[in-house]
Amino acid sequence: MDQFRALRYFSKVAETGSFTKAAGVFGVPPSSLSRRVADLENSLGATLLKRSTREVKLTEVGQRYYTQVLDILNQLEQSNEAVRSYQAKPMGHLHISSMVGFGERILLPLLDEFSQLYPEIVLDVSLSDELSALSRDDVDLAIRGGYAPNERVLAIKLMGNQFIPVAAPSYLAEMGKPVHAIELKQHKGLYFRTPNGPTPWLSYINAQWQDVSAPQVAVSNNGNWLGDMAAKGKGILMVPRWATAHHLESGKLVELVLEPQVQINQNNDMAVYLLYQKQRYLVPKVKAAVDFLVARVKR
Amino acid sequence: MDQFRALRYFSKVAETGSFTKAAGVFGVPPSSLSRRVADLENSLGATLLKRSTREVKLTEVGQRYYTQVLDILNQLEQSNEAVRSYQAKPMGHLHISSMVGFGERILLPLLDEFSQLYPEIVLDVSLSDELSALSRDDVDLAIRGGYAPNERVLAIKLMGNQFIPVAAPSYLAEMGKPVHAIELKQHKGLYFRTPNGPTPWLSYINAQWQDVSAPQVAVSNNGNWLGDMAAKGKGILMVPRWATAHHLESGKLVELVLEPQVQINQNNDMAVYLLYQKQRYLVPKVKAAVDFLVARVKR
DNA sequence: ATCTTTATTGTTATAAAGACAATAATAAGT
DNA sequence: ACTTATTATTGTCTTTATAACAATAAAGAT
Repeated sequence: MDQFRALRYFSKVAETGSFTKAAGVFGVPPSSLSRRVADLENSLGATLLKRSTREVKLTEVGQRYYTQVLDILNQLEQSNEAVRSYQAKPMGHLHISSMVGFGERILLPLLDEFSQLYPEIVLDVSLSDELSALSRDDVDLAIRGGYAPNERVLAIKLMGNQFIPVAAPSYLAEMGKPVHAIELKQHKGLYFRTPNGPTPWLSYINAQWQDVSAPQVAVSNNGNWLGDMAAKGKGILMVPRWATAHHLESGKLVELVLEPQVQINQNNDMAVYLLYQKQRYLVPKVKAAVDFLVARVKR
Repeated sequence: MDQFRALRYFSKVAETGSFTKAAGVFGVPPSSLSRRVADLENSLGATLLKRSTREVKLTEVGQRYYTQVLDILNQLEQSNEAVRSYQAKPMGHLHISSMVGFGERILLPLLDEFSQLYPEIVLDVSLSDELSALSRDDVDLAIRGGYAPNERVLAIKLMGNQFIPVAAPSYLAEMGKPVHAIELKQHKGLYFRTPNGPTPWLSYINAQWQDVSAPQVAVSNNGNWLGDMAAKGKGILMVPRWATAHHLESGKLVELVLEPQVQINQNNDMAVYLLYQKQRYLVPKVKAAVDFLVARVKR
């Protein structure tokens, strides 16, 4: 017995609720489906479908088996598709989803070059800090601060995402340069608004975590604007190092060295991860993009 | 083409590294495998195996396809097995792994009854606070404080696992009854040792988390002993409500109402979860145990 | 260079699935 | 309550796919 054929028949019957309709989909007579499904039930020793002339419904086992079979068939189809497209040139639509800041600062400039390398790949980039579903075929590649959502997704660490405190020299001249974390409370603060609200500043003082946030001068989910505000001397900003490299180099902002360290999260091992579905690495466009990004960004 | 057969042939050839050996396993001539694998490669448009007369090796695509196919075939086999055993009576070995405290206090007493209900199920219970691998067929059911490790595992919340501070009336008479969390520092503390060390007492005071642990009188990973120590008036203990219900009822221990609340974890939504592999719910012994435990314990 | 092992190919035999018509069952409409 | 229309199943024949077996070709080992 061709079990996969039987499974495809069975699941289509379950989906359409009719042998006739399902048979139409496959272009074979209903009797074929009837026989194959019967074979399947026989080999499993259980009734999967409750049949009547008017409707076909799943039994309890059938229902559970159906959902599992569907998942298995999808996986197989994905694997097959990946192999089929393996030899092809990298081409087609490539949907990338990235965090806003990283996207603007790092990703988009790189993608110009990528586009020249692979002119047949049509890029489709969405920037958002909300975490989108990587499942299904929505997104080929995602760049996120967090880790892999499930075991079918592979996560490659692209770079650290440590937040450092920065301020403009003019600000420090006026307000004084803080040395101990607790002094921050007497300063002015610029804050990212994440989906979970503004991120507080934390410091591990006397064996416990304390909130050392300065009073809020501005809160935004726009990193560029906050960076500019900081450069204008409006306050102190906690920002990923990579997002402010240009301001540090130009001298418009300087890194504050505080004792003890200030963080925006109790665990400091934040990083930027490149996420993609394991199975899809064989797809040329995905492989090309993953390899390209890892080569250019990873360190 | 019978894809299922082709995949089994292919994976066996990949595994044994030989058409002849694989053919032996299936009891068919090697030519059959050769043809089926060739069909498969044809339908995928890619070469999966590098053949020579001496050895057969996987290509790069073949390697990836192989691991995926293996996984898919295993899943299918598990689903089939679950359906096959569906109608059978609940019987056979049932391996349950549970946290120590919950196991002793709640699970084992219940299992006596379960054993009478299903005399043909042989129970195999391991108590450990280390998290064991639920994957493969090691453990049928696990009871843990954490959440589901991956998406193929289903987690049912059995009960809350909120830790409350308790002490003996005699202790409170002698030492005084603390009202504010910060007063705990002047008391005596009994501590669980988890795999991550003793759990500190935390309280959210003045908009920040503070460690309000009392000096250690005793530390142990044995909840019963700690409970007895507390009942003897040796100190204050943070303990899950379910683990100390008998002491609270008998009046040997009383719950301390502190302002602000004291916890052993920053997020207070700890709970006890029943974990099992989704696919295996159809297996009668697993279904029987899950349904039984949910009916008896869940609230 | 020869030998041995092993995958492949050609051909025939066999088993499995499809096609099509006929039948049985059941819910809807009158 | 009876008829009708729909639908799954069963019987039979045809087609297709796979297995069997022998023969051939390729590649490493002696």
